[in-house]
Amino acid sequence: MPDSLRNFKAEIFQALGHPTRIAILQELKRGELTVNGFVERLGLEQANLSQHLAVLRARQMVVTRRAGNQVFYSVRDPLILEMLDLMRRYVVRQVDEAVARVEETERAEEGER
Amino acid sequence: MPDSLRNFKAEIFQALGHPTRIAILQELKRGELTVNGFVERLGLEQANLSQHLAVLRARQMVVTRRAGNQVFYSVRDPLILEMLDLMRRYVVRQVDEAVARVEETERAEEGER
DNA sequence: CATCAATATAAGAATATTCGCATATAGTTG
DNA sequence: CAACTATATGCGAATATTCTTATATTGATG
Repeated sequence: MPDSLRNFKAEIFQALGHPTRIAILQELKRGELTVNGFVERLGLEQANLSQHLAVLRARQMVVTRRAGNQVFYSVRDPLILEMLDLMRRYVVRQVDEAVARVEETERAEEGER
Repeated sequence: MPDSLRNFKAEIFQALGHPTRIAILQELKRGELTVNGFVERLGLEQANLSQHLAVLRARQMVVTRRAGNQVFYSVRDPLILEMLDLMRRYVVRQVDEAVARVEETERAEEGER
């Protein structure tokens, strides 16, 4: 694979690699939202949210629509949301496996006595 | 969603957010590989690769198997590889759209003359 | 136009990531 | 055990990310 493509992929993954930006995208699953909307839903500083939104904008992961005073954000390509869904499946599986390992250990310790 | 889950997701995404680690995982699609294998395939420093592998190990995204002198790495959960596939689809779509936009612009400029 | 509300940007401090180089560890073999 | 091979780790410098605070920009409204 060409380096440039790999760098591009890495930039997208990296943009996804922050809890606040994940929260932003999850809110956008429900539809578009203004910056103030994010502030209210997530309880974070406006400037901070603007900066995280700027990261997503720079990578064209979100698009904006201006309506008077406000700016509505939405996800540009739903594949981004699919990435989040896939990650959710991954997390669920990891947690399940971790629980299973703990239970296995407990059974083993039970047998020890 | 609980914060801890979001942080966990962010950590995985962040681990995916480096070109070298993407390259490592892509190599692992073909099967397990030793550190020296990565060095040869990717042409990077051994220490550097070990460090990137340590990042993937810390997040349990890869597992190791020791055979004598060598350590074989492999992907722990194939869902990680699905993430890469999904990202590939995303990149292809973005490139296609970008090309389409350029062509559209060219048509518009053609009409201008 | 003065003011207000919504959003974006700038600047600096704190922290984290990445890389190169040196060195440590573990297993192998003579 | 000495030498060798494969891999991991420690450390410092360079760079990047993140947050907070202050300020700039943009559109709306009296």
